[in-house]
Amino acid sequence: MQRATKQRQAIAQAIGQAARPLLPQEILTDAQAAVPHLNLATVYRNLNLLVEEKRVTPVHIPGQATRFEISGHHHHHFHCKACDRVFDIHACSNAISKLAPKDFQVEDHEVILYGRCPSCTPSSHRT
Amino acid sequence: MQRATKQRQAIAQAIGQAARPLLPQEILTDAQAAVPHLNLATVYRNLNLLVEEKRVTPVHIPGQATRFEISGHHHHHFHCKACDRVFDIHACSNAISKLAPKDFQVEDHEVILYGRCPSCTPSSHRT
DNA sequence: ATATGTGCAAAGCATTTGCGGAGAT
DNA sequence: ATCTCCGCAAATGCTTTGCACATAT
Repeated sequence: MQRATKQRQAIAQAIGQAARPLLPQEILTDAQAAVPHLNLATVYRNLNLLVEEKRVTPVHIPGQATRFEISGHHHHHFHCKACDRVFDIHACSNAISKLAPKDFQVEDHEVILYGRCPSCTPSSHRT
Repeated sequence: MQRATKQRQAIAQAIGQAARPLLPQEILTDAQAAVPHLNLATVYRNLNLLVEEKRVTPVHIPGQATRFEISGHHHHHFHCKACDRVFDIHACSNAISKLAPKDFQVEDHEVILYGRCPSCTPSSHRT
């Protein structure tokens, strides 16, 4: 059976309160506000549990450490090349799974968009 | 200036002759047919050079080591959950870059399809 | 000759694991 | 009391790096 430890709660809460996918390191820092001696290994262990339970979803960005976010409905991600943050994109085209030849059985897909997020866009209308 | 060493040639050739993205380890093994004492570090060094020159493209599959393939025109990838191999999908929908809200400047995108490749599909028509 | 490239071994990261002790039930 | 969980440190797997020697130009 699963126990309710304060570190587990702090970790879940840190992820839950974030508006975007967080790195284990970020989760550690956030959760340490509640549990100062919290260890990174504990963060990873709980992250793995949460992912198994499907309460949390890993977000993989090439060349970067894995981030984690609360599981929600199917969506994709945007990686800002300037500030290096990752944002959720709540949209999905059904054209995507149709890209493969018919002898490939597509069960799932992942899309990553790259570019500049609103805060990193040189405001062109400001001359 | 860049030199033409036999290890460099062997590495480039190994990638060029592959029909699919290869792992550094696979490249090492293949290239060792030509240069027996070839070292993994050398493979990585040359891979990085080739990627910088854009002659080779890294292919990232979540939770897996990075694979490499010859740069070609824009395409995507299919990861077979059964045999763990990665295949090129030479198709792309222009709907993809339109998924983000307009205040996000999309410059590039990446798509990974997951499922079963033709050789790993349980032939349903065989009852 | 000389600067670049290589092999080898060690260092770096992100992530996992073993272990003895702490805490939830 | 018991069994799960935690902290810590060591281990792992992929990738990079420092250094002394080799080699392409």
